[in-house]
Amino acid sequence: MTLDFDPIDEAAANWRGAGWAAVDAMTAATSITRAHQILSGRIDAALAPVGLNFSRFEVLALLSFTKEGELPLGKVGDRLQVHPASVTNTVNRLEADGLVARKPHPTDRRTTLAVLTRDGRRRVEQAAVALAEIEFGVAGLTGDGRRSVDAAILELRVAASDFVAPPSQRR
Amino acid sequence: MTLDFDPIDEAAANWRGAGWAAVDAMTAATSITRAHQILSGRIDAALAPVGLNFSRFEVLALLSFTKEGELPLGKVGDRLQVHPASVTNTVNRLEADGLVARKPHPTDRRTTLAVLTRDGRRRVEQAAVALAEIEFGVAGLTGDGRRSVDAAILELRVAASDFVAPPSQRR
DNA sequence: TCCAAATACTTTGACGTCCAAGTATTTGTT
DNA sequence: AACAAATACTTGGACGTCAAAGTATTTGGA
Repeated sequence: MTLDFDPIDEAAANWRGAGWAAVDAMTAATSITRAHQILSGRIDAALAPVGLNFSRFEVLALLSFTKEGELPLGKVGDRLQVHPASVTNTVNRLEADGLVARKPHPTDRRTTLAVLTRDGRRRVEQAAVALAEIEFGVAGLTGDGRRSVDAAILELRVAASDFVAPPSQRR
Repeated sequence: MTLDFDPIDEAAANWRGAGWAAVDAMTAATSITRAHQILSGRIDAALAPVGLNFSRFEVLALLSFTKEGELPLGKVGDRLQVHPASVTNTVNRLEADGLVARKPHPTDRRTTLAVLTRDGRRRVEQAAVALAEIEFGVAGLTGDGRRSVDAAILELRVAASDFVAPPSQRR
């Protein structure tokens, strides 16, 4: 499974050989993609014993940060930057597991609230511990590495208008 | 759609507030995940007019780098680090579009070769141009940013045993 | 030589993501 | 007040990913 060469290096050499443009952009994009694969594999592996995956965890965590442990589904999608249909899907599964309940919004009947159940709250705490133990998959990245990734990607996100206001101080 | 605050900052503050550990690991992981979302959206958007998506493009590009324009399916999976079933699926679709053909291996009858067709070669050239035009989605990342992402992620990949031999010089 | 183990690929099934379309409800404008 | 437009969510369909199981073929020992 493990290769005896760096596939990204290899790809860069191939691109140059073919005379294709933007080689360094390609390596940056490929690096990020590969990093995502690695992290996502590690994170889901750490969450599996807890009975969650990352999307489900994200929803539970978000709810756990609110005063009442509840949020309209639309807000969940906005915060997590995922499609409404994905939220519906994820909440369906969390609901089937009894970790979240749907509740009508008190004043707007279009809106549905996702509410964290007691089980859900217990589960998300376990998951947070499990994720902290593996350092969110970024074990292997030093403090400097983490900071430079944060900074560089912030640059990318700002350029992509990922959000509007200037970011507050990042550490 | 666009938020008026940085969701990653927000998440970090929430984690600290909840007393959860490994906050900076969490932000690094979240940054990488979000960067991947952004890149993958931009890349697929750039490839759509060409009639490809990123996985299909990767397969075509890999084939185009070989002498004969052909490679066993297993090798494709190894190089691109994707599951054999995904290779089968992708090659099926490329084959349906006439961009690739399957051919039996000359000596090992277990093995199937994917062969780039003339259409496939033309298509991958168009795609490479389209991707170079959008700088693989990393427009917004300066040269420094790209280098620091590459370096940090290399660190991560090495720690993850993504490949064995020490990498050659990365630019 | 023979046969268990390894290898190569495909199939099936569980999930996740998005888009597009459909339903219900609320808003904003005339 | 009336109604078109916006908003909120769900549904159904297309694809992508992986895991596990199945088939075919080759390898490597006994």
